[in-house]
Amino acid sequence: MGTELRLQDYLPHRLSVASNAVSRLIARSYELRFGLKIAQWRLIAVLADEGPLTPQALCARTIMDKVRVMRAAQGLLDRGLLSRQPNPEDGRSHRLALTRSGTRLHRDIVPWALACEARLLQGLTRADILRLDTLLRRLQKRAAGADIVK
Amino acid sequence: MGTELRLQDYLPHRLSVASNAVSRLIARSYELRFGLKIAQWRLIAVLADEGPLTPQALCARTIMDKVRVMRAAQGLLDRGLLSRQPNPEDGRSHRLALTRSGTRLHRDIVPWALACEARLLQGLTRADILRLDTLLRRLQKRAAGADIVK
DNA sequence: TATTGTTATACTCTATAACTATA
DNA sequence: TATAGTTATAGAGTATAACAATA
Repeated sequence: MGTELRLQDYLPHRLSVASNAVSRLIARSYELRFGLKIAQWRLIAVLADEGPLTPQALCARTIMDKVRVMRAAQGLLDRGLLSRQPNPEDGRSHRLALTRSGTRLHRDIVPWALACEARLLQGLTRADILRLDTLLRRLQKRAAGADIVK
Repeated sequence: MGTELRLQDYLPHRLSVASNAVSRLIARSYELRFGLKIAQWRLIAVLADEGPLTPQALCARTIMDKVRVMRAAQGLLDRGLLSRQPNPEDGRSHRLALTRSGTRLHRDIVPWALACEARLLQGLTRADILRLDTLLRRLQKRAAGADIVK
């Protein structure tokens, strides 16, 4: 029976601590340089990549719930970075789209975001990075899998 | 100039999403089975491993700030899982220690916590797990390194 | 004056539920 | 009735500041 457990070696703790350190760094930088919250950046990144989407689709793409997507979108709408487009197929819904200034902002952010990621990953081999990505996806999938532990 | 960026391939996002999925699963389980918050579990784990510590030492060990440690400790004190010991060396300070029931609770949690971790890591090789741990530590260190990106 | 513990405050993230308007 | 969007509320995590007691 392994009854030893050191917190600093416990994976859920490691993951949380690492994620928090990275998120904090990123969040501060986004705030300072672009006046954006991470949730807002997520919307911009997805919309720039995929074009106009409904709030619901944005929830799925960004892995955020409706409330958080709404709040993030509202801030961007207020700043004129997003606009609403009516959805002819369903009167209940609409699509959110980047405005010109939203697109411009996205273009400003991307190089910086990539450089930021590169610095975090500096010193790692291509193989390491791929492995990390794979392992994180796997953890996410298993955790989202639900009733692993009850 | 790489101007492509897919959110789902962006490391800070991957890390955040994976961490959140794991944390949510763990948090629910701790709550259901032991009535503990993650922050409280961290205190218990560290105190069981290292013996009585000051709140300040607990901040360092758990990577949580004073406020969070205080809130977590208060809940455990209220439930009689922790007790305060005066610190003869410094009248300003005191040490927090597990009570008998705190120690008992810890003994109940550990096997479950290890099983939980094992299920999350199921299917991964020993080498994968070590690699993941190393990579997470590295990310944490680089992110905590501070002014990587301003 | 600096530090330890403590309390207060606030904002973000996360979660839930309820409400509206369409379907 | 069901769904999409919206609003309200609340708990937990995170951060900052201020205060009291002690060093």
